Amino acid sequence: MSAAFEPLPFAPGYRRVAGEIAARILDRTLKVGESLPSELELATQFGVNRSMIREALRELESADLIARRRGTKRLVVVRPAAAQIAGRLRQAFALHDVTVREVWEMLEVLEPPAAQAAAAARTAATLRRIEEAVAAYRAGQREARRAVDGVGEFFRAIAGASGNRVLPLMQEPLLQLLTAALGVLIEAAPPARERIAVAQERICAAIGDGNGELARDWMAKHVRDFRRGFEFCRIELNTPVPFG
Amino acid sequence: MSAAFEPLPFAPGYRRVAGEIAARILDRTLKVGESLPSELELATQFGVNRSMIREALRELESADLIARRRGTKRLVVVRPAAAQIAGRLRQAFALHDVTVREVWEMLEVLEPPAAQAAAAARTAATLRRIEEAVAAYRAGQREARRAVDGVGEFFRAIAGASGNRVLPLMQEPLLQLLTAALGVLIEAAPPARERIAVAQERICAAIGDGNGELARDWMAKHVRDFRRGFEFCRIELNTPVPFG
DNA sequence: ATAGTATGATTGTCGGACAATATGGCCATC
DNA sequence: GATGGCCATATTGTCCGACAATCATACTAT
Repeated sequence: MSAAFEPLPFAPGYRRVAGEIAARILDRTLKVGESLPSELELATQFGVNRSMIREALRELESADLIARRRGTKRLVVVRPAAAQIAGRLRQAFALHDVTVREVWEMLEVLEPPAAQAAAAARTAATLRRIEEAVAAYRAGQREARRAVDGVGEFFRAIAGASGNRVLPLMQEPLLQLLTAALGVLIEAAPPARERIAVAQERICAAIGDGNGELARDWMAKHVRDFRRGFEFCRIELNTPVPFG
Repeated sequence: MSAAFEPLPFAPGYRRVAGEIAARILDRTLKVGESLPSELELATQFGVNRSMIREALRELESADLIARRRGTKRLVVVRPAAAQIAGRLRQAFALHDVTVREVWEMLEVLEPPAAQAAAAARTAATLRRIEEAVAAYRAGQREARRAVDGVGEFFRAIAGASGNRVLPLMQEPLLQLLTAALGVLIEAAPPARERIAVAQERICAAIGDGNGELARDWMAKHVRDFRRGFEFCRIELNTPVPFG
């Protein structure tokens, strides 16, 4: 073992302050929904200048550990939701030049087990959400924009019904990244819309019956079908995903 | 449609500045590795005070879009790596009281297809990394700490070999979260160590042969085996994941 | 070529200041 | 009692100026 010296760990004040506050949030000393003390009070408590506190708060804000309620002044502790996490991941994917194909492959991996789990863990409420998503898709099918949103909501409803709270968090960035490609597909291939509707209905029915295998298989087919649609529309899957 | 008014979108200066810079990074005007202008220069360019620039920089730093090279002063543009993303996600999972079981279920979903993809997309370099990981695990098997690290590196090598750059990013937080539980398992059930070694070797061999189905099946068995280990050791899977 | 030194640039931290706005209490009106 | 107007105060957003510590660089001496 080479005994190369590690660089001395030193963090500037704003980082240490942010770390302290973050630790209090993570260990639940500061509960979600509570509001933080004012900047001035924090400054006196930590014995530092207000500027430093403000820099620390910006870090925490960007980490989605604190946020401002709309139109209010004080910062409150929040827990990062799927949408926020997704935004961060989307940025990372974009900077890594991840391609549409790679994102799609992940969905091919995630969605069938998600549907299966949803069939097993379904409740009246989650099932209704799925049914509503399916109905909403049918209703908005005509308009490309609404159709794309409907597809997203369908997948979200499935993930939400799976009973696994990690799944929605991991799925969300993928969905966000695909909306652009999906929009092109749905715009260019009208027959796809009907196929999507049918597949959604089958999956929904299978989940309603608690038939996990069937739901999984239909979902696998559904996702594969999307990919064929991409190829049919000559959507180049190897292009980097957009960062919009 | 109810026509409830949206709140007027207004962002304080530091947020707008951060947004501007982030946009420049995402559209590659500022390339990865480049260093940002000094705070003073940014302040004059944006026509605002240095304090505001600093707050914006803290946001970007926390978003892992910029970072300081170790021991240096200037901030450079970086692209968030798996480890950074993982930390953020770990925080989120912890705050959502995600359980070990949920994390483990996600690995059960992700890993078998990952192994299959690795068998299909393997290269000399990626295969070597897997082989080295397997060898390192065997070598360090005795010591619980090194064994846990070895398991993590094995999974990372697989994901890296899959040719899908999304996979490592999604897998990393799961691995980080499981190290605690894995440590307990490996400490408590010595025979598990040998089983892990054997499974790793089988999977590695299957990937080396380009046999995707075999790799997938062995990986599925491997992951399931972990879960049995958890149950055998009476590790309560429904406890929230730690936030270490 | 390497080590030391001087110089300038940049960051980390501080203090104070002020305008704009949210908060909360008080009062009048219905 | 609920509602809306009004005011004092607290808090945030933004600015300015300052200074020590540290990094980058050029220059010098060995």
